[in-house]
Amino acid sequence: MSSIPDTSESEWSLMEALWECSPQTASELTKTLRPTMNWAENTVRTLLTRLIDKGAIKTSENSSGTRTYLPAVKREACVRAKGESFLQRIFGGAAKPLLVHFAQNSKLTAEEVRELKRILDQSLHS
Amino acid sequence: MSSIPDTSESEWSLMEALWECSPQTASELTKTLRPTMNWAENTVRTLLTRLIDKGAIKTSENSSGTRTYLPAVKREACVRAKGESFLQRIFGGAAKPLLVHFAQNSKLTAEEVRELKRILDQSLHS
DNA sequence: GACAAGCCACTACACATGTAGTGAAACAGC
DNA sequence: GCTGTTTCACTACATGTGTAGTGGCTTGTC
Repeated sequence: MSSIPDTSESEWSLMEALWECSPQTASELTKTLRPTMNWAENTVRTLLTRLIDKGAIKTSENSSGTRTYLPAVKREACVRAKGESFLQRIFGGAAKPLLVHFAQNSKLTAEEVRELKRILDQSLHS
Repeated sequence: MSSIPDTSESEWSLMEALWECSPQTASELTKTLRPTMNWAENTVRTLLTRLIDKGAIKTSENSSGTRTYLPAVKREACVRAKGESFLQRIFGGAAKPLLVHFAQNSKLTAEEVRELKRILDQSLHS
């Protein structure tokens, strides 16, 4: 029952890059992230090592001997974990106030509102 | 334009206690939090000092010379900041996917769904 | 086969956070 | 007025995070 590893903010950026496209090598990831993070390659390597220690990613040697990295946990599961943690910390675990908060603090289009109402209805029947 | 200070998890617990009831002295807070956190009083004092440095709370001497603490920022503003940060980090700033996520991952009562739909409608007219 | 270039494991170091301990100052009782 | 209790400022110290630097091993090239 692989519990979801807790990732820091920088680590999350790496995870996003890997969920977006994997496997990637360390230098590929460095290039992928350069526009947003501008990290030195060693920074990327350090974060990769930490993510491996946490069990968030795995590696495999590719044919040429260099290592590639790929997620060990699904993005959806991690998002759920982060969401659950946020829900607990800030809203004491109560989903409705959270939903009210974001509904009120976001400018939604009429189309989005329609779809959200549909999803709310569905949530009652599942 | 007081920007909202960034508070750690432990610090947030203290803030909650103060939003709930303030002003409180350090030893009152220690007692208030004992059931949930079981911190030594010095731990509470350290966190209070850090919160003051961050501008999240203020103090005032009460008549007897001991100090009392109270929030310097409104809970609602802090919740908004935390929410905004979460929204950016995990959902790339898109409110609809966030709302979809929590709508689907929470068990809501029919009553709650009704109210949420009402709020969604209102959000279009404000 | 020595050298440059890439890959990697280790190490480094500052700041944040969780969680206190120590020791001085002030006051309360006897 | 000495002593125990409360309050506080300072200091401490481990772990996590952000952000690299160093130096060894491998491999492709003259």
